Amino acid sequence: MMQKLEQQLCFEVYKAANQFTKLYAKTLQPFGLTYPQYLVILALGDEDNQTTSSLCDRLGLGIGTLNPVLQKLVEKGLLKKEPSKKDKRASYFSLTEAVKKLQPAIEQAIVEKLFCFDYLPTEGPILKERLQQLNEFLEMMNKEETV
Amino acid sequence: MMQKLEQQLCFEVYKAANQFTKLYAKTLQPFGLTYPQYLVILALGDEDNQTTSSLCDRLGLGIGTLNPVLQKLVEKGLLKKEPSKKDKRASYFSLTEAVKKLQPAIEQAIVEKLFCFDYLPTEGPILKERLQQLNEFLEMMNKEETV
DNA sequence: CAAATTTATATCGTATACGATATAAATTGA
DNA sequence: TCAATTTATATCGTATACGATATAAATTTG
Repeated sequence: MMQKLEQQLCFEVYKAANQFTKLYAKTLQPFGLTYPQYLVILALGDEDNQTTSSLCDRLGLGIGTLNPVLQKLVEKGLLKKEPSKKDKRASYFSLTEAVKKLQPAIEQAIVEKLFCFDYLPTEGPILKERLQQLNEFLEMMNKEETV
Repeated sequence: MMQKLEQQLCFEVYKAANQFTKLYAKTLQPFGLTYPQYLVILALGDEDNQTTSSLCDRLGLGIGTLNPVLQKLVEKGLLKKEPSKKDKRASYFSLTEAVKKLQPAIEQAIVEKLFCFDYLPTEGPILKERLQQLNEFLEMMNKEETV
């Protein structure tokens, strides 16, 4: 027998991801940002001046996905792209002053929209830890095939 | 201060969804199916003969997303589309014999790939319940704006 | 050191995913 | 009843997301 849809973990993850993207899209829209674009900014906020491949690793995305996102952010003047001097193939991305000025307002919008309710601050951390374990498992599974 | 990327629940959900999609893509590829296409088949497995809007509700997707998926499944001969007699606007979708014959093999492939390890059978159900709660919260948040 | 391999980025084709808009059919209401 | 609204589906434009392929630069190897 086929497993029922409701019984499947992957389906709950799938729905949650779509819902989160929608919610963030609404919140970030006044800033002209999408959720993946915002993730890039967060990643560079943690550690500025990263290469494309470093950002791919960090966000768990392929270069075919991330490259257009990075290009768009550069066009918008939110990222600066500089060729590496040591490695002529590589480029480094860093946050511009424009986006640094924007960050507090973005954070406030997200806190107001998402974290003003009890649910996420209470349940979020527990769920997050379990999802981290799940992600370790899934990453392992996705690498498995290469062997 | 901007929240660190690792601290964010939404980011873990985002990564998990991408990883799951990749894993299912590999598993379903021999059957010529993508993950969303498989979800449609699962939804109709639970209850056959549903309208487009019913499937949209069930999968949490908009019609702009689901319509092309349904069209492709019909083209492949896996779904049958029939106009409703009572409502000239509506269409009903049901599984063809072709896909019903395929289902056991699909299920076996997924079990072999994903559920042969301890992790998902053990941790899956706990995580799933918490994600269901999260999804209720997120759906509420996404509806909120209409008010 | 030169050939073979690997690495870093770029591009392409396919498939979602979303919101906005369009259209026809059904329903509601004055 | 018949205009106004709602509902069901369809289509369009934008933005991911993936794997495959391409290319140039760096690294490894024989």
